[in-house]
Amino acid sequence: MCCEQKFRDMLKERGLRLTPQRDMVLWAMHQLSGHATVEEIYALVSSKSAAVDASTVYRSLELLTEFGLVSVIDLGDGQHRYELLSIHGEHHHFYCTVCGKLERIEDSELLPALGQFERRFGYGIELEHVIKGVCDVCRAQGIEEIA
Amino acid sequence: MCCEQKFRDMLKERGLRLTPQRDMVLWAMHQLSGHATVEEIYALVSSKSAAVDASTVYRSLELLTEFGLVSVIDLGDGQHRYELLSIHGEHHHFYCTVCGKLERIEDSELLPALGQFERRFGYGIELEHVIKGVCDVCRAQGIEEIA
DNA sequence: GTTGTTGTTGCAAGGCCTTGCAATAAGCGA
DNA sequence: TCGCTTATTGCAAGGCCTTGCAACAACAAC
Repeated sequence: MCCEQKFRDMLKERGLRLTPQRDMVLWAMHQLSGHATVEEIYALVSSKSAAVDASTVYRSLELLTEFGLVSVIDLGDGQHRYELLSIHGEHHHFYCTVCGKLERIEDSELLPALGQFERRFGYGIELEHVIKGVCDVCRAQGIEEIA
Repeated sequence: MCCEQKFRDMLKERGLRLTPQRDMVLWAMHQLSGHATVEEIYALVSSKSAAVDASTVYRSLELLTEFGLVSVIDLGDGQHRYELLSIHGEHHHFYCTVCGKLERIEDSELLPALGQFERRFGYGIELEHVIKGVCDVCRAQGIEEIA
């Protein structure tokens, strides 16, 4: 897979090393496609090699995030979720804070609207990977309730 | 001040109680105008009354946040900052991730652009209290560097 | 003012994540 | 392949915040 090579290259570029532990974290993220918690990643890595420390998993995830290979998702429930970006393409998520629906938004859909916003707002903004709000269904219901 | 009364009313409305501890946290937030960390709030409350527990401060801040009287600011440095909203009016902040500049954005400036974005995006979104991005100065320098 | 109900507090324990450090091992050059 | 440099790991300790629980106290009713 391409992200392994990308990871290797980025490590080398910065004088860092590819260790079996780092490799395993990346492997685990592939297995747990979707949004994996640290707990899940740690459990999977541990099941493959008992001697990997939790702190190493945290450090590896931090590195992967810094490299832009992984994004952190915080739905506000105190559980951080990690998502492998490379196999999913460029995207964001929309999370409805009323019904809890989590929807994938392709960047190709999002960026034109965002560009327009930035031009009017005056700054280049970095949206969170998960954009929170109220979906149209819930909003319609909310309006009915008020009316 | 109006937020004390608002706090009282919201507590009463929900069958909750105004305790000296809660009162002191709100008082401390007034003293520490701007963006106060839990540490600062706890220190100030403690200096006034030694016997207030840290967990109570956390619980009070959670309540104030839930009531919308206080907002949490996370600049990504692992330090949560708390800001009293009522004395500052409706606003957001813009935080430049390159130079660290934190700028206040009045909602009256922000909302028209946001409304336009929402119409095009299709959902009602809730921006974080602090919007992150790159300011025009840093962006201009960045463009120079690339060119 | 007194009493009763029940929301709130302080304490201590626990969870989750980070950090300092000595031992280990990746990866480069010879 | 071997040795060296230094990034990385595992461990243990620590920090920060949350949580369960029994004692306490706010406040409503009388």
